[in-house]
Amino acid sequence: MEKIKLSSSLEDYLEAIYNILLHSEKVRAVDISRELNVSRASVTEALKKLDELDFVNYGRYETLSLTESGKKYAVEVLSKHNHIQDFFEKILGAEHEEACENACKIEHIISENILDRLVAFTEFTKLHPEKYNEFVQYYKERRNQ
Amino acid sequence: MEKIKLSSSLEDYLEAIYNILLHSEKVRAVDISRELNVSRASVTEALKKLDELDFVNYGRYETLSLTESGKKYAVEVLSKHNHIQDFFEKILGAEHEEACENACKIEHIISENILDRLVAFTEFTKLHPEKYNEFVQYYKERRNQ
DNA sequence: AATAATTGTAAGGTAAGCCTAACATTTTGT
DNA sequence: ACAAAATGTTAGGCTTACCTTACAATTATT
Repeated sequence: MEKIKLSSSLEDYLEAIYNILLHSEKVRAVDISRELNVSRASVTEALKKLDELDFVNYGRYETLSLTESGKKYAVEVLSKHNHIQDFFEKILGAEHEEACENACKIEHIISENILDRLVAFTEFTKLHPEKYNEFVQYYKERRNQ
Repeated sequence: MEKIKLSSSLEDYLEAIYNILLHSEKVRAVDISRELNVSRASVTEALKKLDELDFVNYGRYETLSLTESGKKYAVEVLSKHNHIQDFFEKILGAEHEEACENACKIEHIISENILDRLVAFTEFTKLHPEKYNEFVQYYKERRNQ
């Protein structure tokens, strides 16, 4: 089974749905529209697409939910987001808001491999604040596990 | 005078023109179309827009050139690209190709401030490979100059 | 110089992603 | 229960950025 790559826009919708479900029972189109600053009409349109791709269970005026693959996809995007934001905030020292905004865009386009290296670098940096240049070796060994 | 922010796409066109002019006398639409993997028709369309915005001097069947602001804009984008690529390649140890591809996308969306911090971090890391955590202080001082 | 090949442009089409306005449905308040 | 408010949907439009096809202009070849 091919791994589908969604557009940045649809990834944002999935992510928003997941986030809303973290602190609510239900997701309403209007919640998503507020989260993403788009019209309710745009939300309906996006939900139809996500439903066709089997990432959400959607029906007119019905309760919306994520499918298993929708949940999985959302978690992946969110994980990317958090890793990128963490690097910007904790390593580069950027403000929370700015780190978040940048991560929101980069999460959709960064490659798996570079993200993996970035994560490893952040981890290592946190573990060994005094010397970072053992990182290269660390990364090599980490890859060979 | 407001600083115009071009779309990612138009930034790509400007960048391509600049790059071609680095090793050619003239830029042809077909060169741009090859560099960006788009049709010649799309190039014509983009050139009309860039001409209207006064980033290129363009006229039907005439020699194309960058205006001063076009050149300035292209240099800025290219500089962003190089900084990001440098971090991915030299610090994270990614392959040249992958570093370049990722930089090509991120250059259009990263914020000035985070890029500045990334650049400083890369510089510092190169200067002090043994201890990186003086970076925070370094960055502060660097900002106050 | 005439023809062939290349390059540039115009016209018309497509898809994604957004919008507003109007209408349908559901929920809320009295 | 019923009117008012909120929410969801549809229809129609817009913009960006692509495309293909056909034609125009330029450049290269013989």
